[in-house]
Amino acid sequence: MEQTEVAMAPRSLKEKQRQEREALILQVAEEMLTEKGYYETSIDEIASRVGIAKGTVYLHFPSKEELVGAILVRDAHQLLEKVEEIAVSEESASERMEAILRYIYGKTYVKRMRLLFSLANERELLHQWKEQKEQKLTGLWEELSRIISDLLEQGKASGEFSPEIPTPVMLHTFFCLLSPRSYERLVVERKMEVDELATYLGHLYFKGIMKH
Amino acid sequence: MEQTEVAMAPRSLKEKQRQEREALILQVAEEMLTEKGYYETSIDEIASRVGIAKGTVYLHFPSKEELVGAILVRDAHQLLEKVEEIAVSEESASERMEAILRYIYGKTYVKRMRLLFSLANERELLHQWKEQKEQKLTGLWEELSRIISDLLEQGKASGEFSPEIPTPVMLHTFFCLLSPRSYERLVVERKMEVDELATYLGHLYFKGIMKH
Amino acid sequence: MEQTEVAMAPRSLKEKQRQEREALILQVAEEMLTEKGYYETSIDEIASRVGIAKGTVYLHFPSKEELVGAILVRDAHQLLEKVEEIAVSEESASERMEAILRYIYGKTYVKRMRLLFSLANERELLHQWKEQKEQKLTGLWEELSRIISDLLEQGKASGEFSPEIPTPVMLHTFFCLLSPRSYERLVVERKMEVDELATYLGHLYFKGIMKH
Amino acid sequence: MEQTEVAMAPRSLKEKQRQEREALILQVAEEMLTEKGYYETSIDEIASRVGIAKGTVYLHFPSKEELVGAILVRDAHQLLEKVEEIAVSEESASERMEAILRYIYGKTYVKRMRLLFSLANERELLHQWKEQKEQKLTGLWEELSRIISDLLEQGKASGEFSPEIPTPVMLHTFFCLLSPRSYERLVVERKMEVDELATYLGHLYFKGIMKH
DNA sequence: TATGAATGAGCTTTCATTCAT
DNA sequence: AATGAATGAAAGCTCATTCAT
Repeated sequence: MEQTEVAMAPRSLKEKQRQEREALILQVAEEMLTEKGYYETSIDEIASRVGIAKGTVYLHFPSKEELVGAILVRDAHQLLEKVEEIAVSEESASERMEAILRYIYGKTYVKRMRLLFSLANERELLHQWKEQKEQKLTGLWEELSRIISDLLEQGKASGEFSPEIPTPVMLHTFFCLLSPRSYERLVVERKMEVDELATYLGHLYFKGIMKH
Repeated sequence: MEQTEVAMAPRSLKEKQRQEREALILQVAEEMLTEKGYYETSIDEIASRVGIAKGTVYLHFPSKEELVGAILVRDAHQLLEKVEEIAVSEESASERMEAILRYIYGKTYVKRMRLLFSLANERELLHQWKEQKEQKLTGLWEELSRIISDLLEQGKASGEFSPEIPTPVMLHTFFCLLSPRSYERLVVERKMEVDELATYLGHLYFKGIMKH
Repeated sequence: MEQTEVAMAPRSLKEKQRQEREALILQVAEEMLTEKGYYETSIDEIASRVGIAKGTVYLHFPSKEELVGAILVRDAHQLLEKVEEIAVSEESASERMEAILRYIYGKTYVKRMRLLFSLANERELLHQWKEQKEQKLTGLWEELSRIISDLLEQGKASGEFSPEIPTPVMLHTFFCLLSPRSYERLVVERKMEVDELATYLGHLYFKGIMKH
Repeated sequence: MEQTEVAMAPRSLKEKQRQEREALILQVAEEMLTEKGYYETSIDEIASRVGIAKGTVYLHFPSKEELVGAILVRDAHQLLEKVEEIAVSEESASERMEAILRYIYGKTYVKRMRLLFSLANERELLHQWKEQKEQKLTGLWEELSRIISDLLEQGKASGEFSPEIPTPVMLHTFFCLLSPRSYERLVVERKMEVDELATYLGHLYFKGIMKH
């Protein structure tokens, strides 16, 4: 009975605390990864910033790789959810694409997205993960790609987008726009508003893929 | 006559061998960095792949950082040279931009370029280097940016490119197209020809930045 | 009552064990330094003689230099404490000097003192330490010198010691009897002529070994 | 014939150059050892300061240890020669002792002597050398000790020196005035009680610094 | 003979991971 | 469950020594 009741919910105060701490670990680790990258981020410092012992991190995640994997999966999930939501809306393909672009460049998630795009592409990590069991992440990426590809093809079908450019190239280019490296130069160094940036990128990209 | 010829050439057999070895170290290191990234590449393994002892690497490069720095500087130099050459040619701005794009996506250098764009943007490495003396690399990047910005503004002046999109955004987007991460998906996984890819990217980008 | 007792004592079993281990590391390191000197003593061997892993040493001391520094500071502290105690006693200056001499040559501490005098004078180590923060050690040495100088001058004032020999020379000679290299202090730092020094040392030594 | 002629002299120009270079190596090495100590002095830097290749050093000395040994033997030889010369002169024992003291503290050789006394007493080096074949150095030291001991006993016999202080203690104290670690000789090798030693040192030292 | 490139054992140090408490 | 001391593999780097030229 009691079991059933709380099936999805925390089983107890303890369990709730556990989940809160796990969330905190993920948040702190995410910040540090964003700041310093994978190899400069140590479990030790994550733990001490969270205010727990190093060993406790291992009660939540079996390894550093899994911890980072969990962050990426979580972020990819969040992204995918929003993208799916946008993808099924009533607007035109290009409007939906632009909404996705704006979401990713949105103030709240831009950092998170940058991490996602950054780490998710690190060859060495991906390599190890493929051989392990981190196919969840790969799966999420594939689904994301599929959704956006669908969107692009809907756009082609509706005559919005040019049929001459292969969908995978459009997809690649779209991801390129999101890729975070040179984002720094514009937003961080040149103090450009992310909003403004998203507008320009949209202009450029959509003019690029439009039929005429 | 002969003198002049020799002036630039290795002074002796020893020197020639030395340079060959150094080139080999650079090549192997470059491959490994491309394959596994900075932190997963150890001096020990570089040496053993080259077939020399660990210490020998240090006869050529005073530290791992300097070795990697040398690779990046070399690649950036090569890129910059070619880009400068293209930039002063007689063609239109968009033709010159496309030539640059094709050069970077050219069969011979695409891997090298990917490494360059990949490592040159790693936050932690750049950070350390900036505080040291690796401003050579930063300098090269800045020069590259300047040349391409000039090219873009020439294009704006000549009416080829849209004046509505800020030059830095165009620059950023251009670098995004070169950024290597998702290149894999198209060329490696989907077996698309790099040539073909370059053509499509060009279409997309130039249509994107064109005036109409 | 009990509280007061406990106040200074280790807070727990863990802490006690930690302190015991640290003491053991210090002891083993001290032995090895005495046996083989700074450069022939490796952290690896210290650890294996203590029966712990290399990394554990680094839980107690952040570097080899700091470990050795800690030993020297500890020994210098111990020496200074005892010397201060002797220096304020009621006896004559020469009795107090002799007590200090006897303490240093005492069975229990003679090895420790030798290490102290030996390492504390190694040019290369001192050099590095001075530029860092190991001024604690230098400070202890200066205080020791000051106390003994005071003692010597009290002896001069009371007519026990010859006023003809400069106090720094007496101090140097005293340290010489204990160990070797305080020559620096007179000739290098105080710009005393070696000639002059030789004269004073001659006075002292030959009066010392003369029949009357 | 020719052989006999040049038996002691350089065989040729080449041989002369060889000897000059060897002398230069010894000189440079001596300077560096004095400046920076054994472990901070590298063969590489010695060679480059001399202006020869590293390998060339090894044509003269089979190892770093042997090179340093050669310096010490040379210096000890020089010291011994002078001391023997002084020891057989016509003056009183105390005058001869003082002459020796003055020689060692003489402007020309004080640095050299310090090195001699310093390195010759480094435990780790001596240890290795004893087990090897560097008994030449040990032999020289023993002879030096013998000569000075003779001198001291002559002084005792002539009534100049106190018969109450054992000759080895006088010797040790004399060496102490020059440098540091001959303590070993009395306590470790001769099994003198440290207590006893302290008493004698006290006698000597305090008589030395006393007013009358 | 003289060279100096090459070697590789050995060092200090870091940090993900384990496990007794 | 939570801890954090302990571990030890692995890294970057140095330098005495060797040896082909």
